[in-house]
Amino acid sequence: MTNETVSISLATFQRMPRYLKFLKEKQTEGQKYISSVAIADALLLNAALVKKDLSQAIISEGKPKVGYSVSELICDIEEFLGYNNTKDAVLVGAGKLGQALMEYKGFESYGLNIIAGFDVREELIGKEISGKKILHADKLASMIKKLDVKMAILTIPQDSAQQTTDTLIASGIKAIWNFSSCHITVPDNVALKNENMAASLAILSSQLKEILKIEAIQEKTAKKGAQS
Amino acid sequence: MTNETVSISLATFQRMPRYLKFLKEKQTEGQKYISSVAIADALLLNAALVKKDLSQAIISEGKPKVGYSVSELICDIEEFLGYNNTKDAVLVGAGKLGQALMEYKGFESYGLNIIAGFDVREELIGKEISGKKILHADKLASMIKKLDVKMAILTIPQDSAQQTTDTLIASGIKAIWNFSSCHITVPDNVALKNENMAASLAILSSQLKEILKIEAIQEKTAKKGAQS
DNA sequence: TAGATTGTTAATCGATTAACAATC
DNA sequence: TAGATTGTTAATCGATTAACAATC
Repeated sequence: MTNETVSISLATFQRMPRYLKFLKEKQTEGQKYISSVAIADALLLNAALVKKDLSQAIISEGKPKVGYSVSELICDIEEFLGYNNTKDAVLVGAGKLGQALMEYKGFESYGLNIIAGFDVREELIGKEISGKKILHADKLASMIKKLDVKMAILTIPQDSAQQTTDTLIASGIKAIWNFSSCHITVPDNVALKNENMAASLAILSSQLKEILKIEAIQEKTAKKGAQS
Repeated sequence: MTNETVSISLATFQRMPRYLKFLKEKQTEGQKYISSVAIADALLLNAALVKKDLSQAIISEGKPKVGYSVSELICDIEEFLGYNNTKDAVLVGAGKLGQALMEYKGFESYGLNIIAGFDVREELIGKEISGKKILHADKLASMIKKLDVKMAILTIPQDSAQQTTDTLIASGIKAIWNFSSCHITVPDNVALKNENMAASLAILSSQLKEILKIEAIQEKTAKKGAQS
């Protein structure tokens, strides 16, 4: 009963923060109710998709003819995304990227609290970033156990990623957000999200290539047209 | 003819860097040929999927019974992903995240060359990160035009993202890699890739929640079992 | 009431997987 | 040759979209 499978698609999840952002804008504008069609139009989505997505996230129901209550939608989506229940996390690898994430204010509103950064580089130990200390990686395992931390952010630059991952999991970490360029593997009972920069860049590059190609063709055609 | 539509799925693109990484490992081990089955097994994918993906990226063909030439595959995938044809990019917003990307060595091998960072904060101007200067945002438009830069990396922290985007596009930028938390819109003839942290975190959080829930149930069941 | 909008069922579309003839 | 592996066609699966009865 309680053990229902979460078969909500990743695509649905990806859209939720966009709904949330748009709804908050509407709330600021003083709007009380909104229809799936209005949301779909604004975000360039299909209205049926919006209805289906929302039906998976919300407890409250929309009212026929009126639409959804903006404030209830916001509450439900924030609950759905776990923004209300703050999760502690450790950050492993406090280089530039790690420090950028440590000082990023936005995470608070997403329900993420980085409790400390960890590194092996002596010159970084003791440094404070936005009130968060950088500690020696030695203390990682004991800290995770003591504070019962379940999430780790991996911002180490190089190939020790898998080894570090294994250590983290052995200490009790159940979710890893991997910003390193290594593809790491984890057991089934650990959640993993890779920030795959190489893939992102590849997609963008290839789209750019295509755009430049089309423009070159158009230019050629335009020239031909002018000549004839 | 030349204007064939690129209908290669995003999913295929996302897998390409993984194939590449694996193939390079195999090359280092001295392996000359590899089958789709071997790749699929290693990366936990379906062999038919691997074959289909590769057929879209490669010029050379695999040999029945033998498999694909590792070195040819690597060449073709790198070409496909545009790693060989280096693209210049400007980076807008040289805070911690921006600096982290500026000093990230990996981009070179992905064919990305950040020529300079730009910011409005006086204390950052003139600073050098891995040999790349941070310049005043004033100079952005003229620099883009002068060097004919087509790609921009957006690492500005706050809400001027859309305005900055518009300026970039007006100067000739055709591809934007957006690390800001704002959802920006661009015309059809500009490529856009959002690094959506909020969405990533939401997915990870919800998976974690599910895992902890399952473990709680298992624990309860185990306790019951011990009692009876 | 008439009309807008919900929630949901059925149809469509696209991506993944299975099956298999071709081939070395 | 026999068997492994390719490239590709057909089947399956899942996500998106369209359609529509229910309802306020």
